[in-house]
Amino acid sequence: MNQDSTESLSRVRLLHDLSSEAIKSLEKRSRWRRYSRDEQILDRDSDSRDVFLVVRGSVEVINYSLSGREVAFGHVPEGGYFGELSAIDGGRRSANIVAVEDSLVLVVPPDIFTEILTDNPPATMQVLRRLAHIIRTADDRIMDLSTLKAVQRVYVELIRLSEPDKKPGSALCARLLTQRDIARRASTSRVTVARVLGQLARAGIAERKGRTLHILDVDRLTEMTDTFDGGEESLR
Amino acid sequence: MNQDSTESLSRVRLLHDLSSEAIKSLEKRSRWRRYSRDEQILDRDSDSRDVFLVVRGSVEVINYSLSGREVAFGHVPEGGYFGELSAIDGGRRSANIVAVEDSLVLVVPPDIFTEILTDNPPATMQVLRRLAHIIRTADDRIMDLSTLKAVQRVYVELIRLSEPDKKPGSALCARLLTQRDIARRASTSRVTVARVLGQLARAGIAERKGRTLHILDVDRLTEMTDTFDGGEESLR
DNA sequence: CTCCCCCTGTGATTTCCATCACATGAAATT
DNA sequence: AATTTCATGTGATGGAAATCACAGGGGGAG
Repeated sequence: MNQDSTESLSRVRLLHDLSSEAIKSLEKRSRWRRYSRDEQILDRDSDSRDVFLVVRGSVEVINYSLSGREVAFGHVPEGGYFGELSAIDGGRRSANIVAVEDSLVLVVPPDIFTEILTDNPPATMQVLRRLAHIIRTADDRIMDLSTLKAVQRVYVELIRLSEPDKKPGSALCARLLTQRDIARRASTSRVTVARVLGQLARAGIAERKGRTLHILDVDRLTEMTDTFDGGEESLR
Repeated sequence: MNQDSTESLSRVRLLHDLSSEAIKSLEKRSRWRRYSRDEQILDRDSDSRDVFLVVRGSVEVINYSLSGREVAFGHVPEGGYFGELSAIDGGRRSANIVAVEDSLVLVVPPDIFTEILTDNPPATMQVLRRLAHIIRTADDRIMDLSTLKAVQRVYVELIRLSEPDKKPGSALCARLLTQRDIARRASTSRVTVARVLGQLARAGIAERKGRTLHILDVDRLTEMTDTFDGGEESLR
């Protein structure tokens, strides 16, 4: 596996610019872990400071409130990494991490991580850009939470989840998340998501067939995102 | 002023570890700007990529929704800086910046900023830690917005604004913000803040005299932050 | 000093949506 | 095939807070 693993590690964004020797040495001082679907990889209360490279699979960043409410913070795809914050500032973990699918992860001790940064300016820039991106996303979310109604946040989420379709003006989302997952991301309740989906279908703006969602009029939906009320149907 | 300015610049966190020659060279290639209280320093729609060092005074980071709602994102004190995001990733500006008091600012062009980073690893680490801190703060805020009621968000804001007092269990906030400002930070309406303040006073948990707020029972207030209802008075 | 502006307190009304409560359906387990 | 478990639709209800509305107060500008 060793030849192979260097190859897959170089596909992790953080290590993109590293020599294969550097990667081998990194690998030697880290440890591999496998996780299966829905398994928790990292607990918010853990006091480790390791950085996790997602070599295969993908994971979800999620948090729970005291009252049991779940809030989704993001998604780390194959080739991404997580846990940098604690490695950088030595602080507590900020969220729980759960495997979305069976995943293979390289666990890098914090000092090795900082060593990588000091030795590889391009890697550092990569991290800077990544953090910048996280901040922008978080800021947008704060803005949404502060100024939009729950219903509109669902609209936004649906748009975000779907990709432009062949027919212009329409978009498509194969493998739509469950209502519960959408609710987690939009910070609302599952019932609200259900109602929105229903209303959009009745209004002819979107339609569901099994796990795929077809947004017929993206522009319309985008408008409804910032107008003060949704239009005809009172969505109650 | 030149001797003097190098001195004050070295107090800016970003430049802490720079030699005074480096600082002088930086200053030569940047420009000074003065802003008076409430003046806008940077517009969200600006397409500059400069980084701003706050040498004297302090500024607020703020955004407006289409519907006119204001959302406060943070505060940059004397010795801080802002605008790094765009310099790092070349992206759009993410917020508006307003001077809270008369301020003196050094405007650093983006390439000079990146030059500082590449030449000074400690400065880079400083930026990394700063971004990490911003992310943690933003995540907390998202959590608050997703799981707390408006009233409770005001509680946490009040706690955040005040500092431990001589008498244990009590805290104090001299120069309390206006209700409007508190509302901006807690993402709620001014009226709600007013009612909370009133209720807390009546419950004997906090009292206002002019611009100072005395929190008599911090622990109690902290509890009320995560319990599902506030207790005796129905606050309506 | 006086005027005006902006901060403050409080009532009344209305909108929004979380929560509760089921019923149906689809998928997985036995 | 039978049973359990999870995803989905929809009604009804209550509570929280935004919004509207207005009255008094304090501080700065002229």
